[in-house]
Amino acid sequence: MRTPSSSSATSKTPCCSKVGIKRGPWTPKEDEILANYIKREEQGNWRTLPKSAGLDRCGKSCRLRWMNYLRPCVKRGHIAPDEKDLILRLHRLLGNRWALIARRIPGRTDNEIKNYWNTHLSKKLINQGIDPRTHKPLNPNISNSSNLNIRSATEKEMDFGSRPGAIDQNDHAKLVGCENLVVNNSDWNGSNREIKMMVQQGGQEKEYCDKKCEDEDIFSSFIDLLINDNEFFNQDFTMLEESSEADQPSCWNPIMDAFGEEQHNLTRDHLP
DNA sequence: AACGCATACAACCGCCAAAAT
DNA sequence: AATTTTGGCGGTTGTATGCGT
Repeated sequence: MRTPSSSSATSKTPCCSKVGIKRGPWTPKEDEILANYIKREEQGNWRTLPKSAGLDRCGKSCRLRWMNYLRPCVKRGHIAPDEKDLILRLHRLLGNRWALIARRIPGRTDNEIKNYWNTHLSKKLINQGIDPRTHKPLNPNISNSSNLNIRSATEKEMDFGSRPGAIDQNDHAKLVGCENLVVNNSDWNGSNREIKMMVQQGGQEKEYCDKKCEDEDIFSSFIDLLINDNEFFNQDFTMLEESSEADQPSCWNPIMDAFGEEQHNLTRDHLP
């Protein structure tokens, strides 16, 4: 909704160097031209698309309009209660990774979820005395986990299977904590997804893994496991914002190795 | 009816990683 | 290998709309 004149405050070069290019709200006619062009010619190169399609817009604007509004799979409209619940759970797990959250909610875009969070859910949490960023009580006297490294006491039993990479080649271990679910802010969509889990085995608690998860499917399975577990969400676990390589013992077994071999094991069936 | 404030959301921005050259 | 281009992200903002006075 910005007008060309409203962006003059910035000293940096705008994304579209072409002066006088149209900005602001899209008209139905422009929508029609863009949608028809993409239907006809496929998406192609966003930079050259406007000219080919006959639109006086920059490629970035076209891409945004298509992704957030025109794509046939975009649902839009009222956010259902189950979607709201899912957004809350995912945000607690993933933080402001809107694109990552959106991928797990069919038909919703990152922009829509971000807007919904900022206008509805964030305020709702504040009214409930919960910090929307950390999902912890705003009043520090109530919170018992001011230490970012505090570990949860969840008592989940998971079948890690007897396979290379699984702890001590035993079949069962209790998931007693999960932290570092989000570690590397700069490369979340790249190969630096990292998960640290605490397990209990034979009366002893130990770190099970703290490794990169380079496989999207494996990581997705792990997220599914957590977001579908009400008990897990009802207790106090903490995500770390940062973690340095130096903090990570190199000998930890990558849980992803185990998950990678038997992803089908990652279901609620394996929770008590 | 007119005004001002609050809210919702579409669209913009800069930044950065990946891909292309 | 270095540089440029492109696509995608999260944060932010401007404007339309709703609501209360």
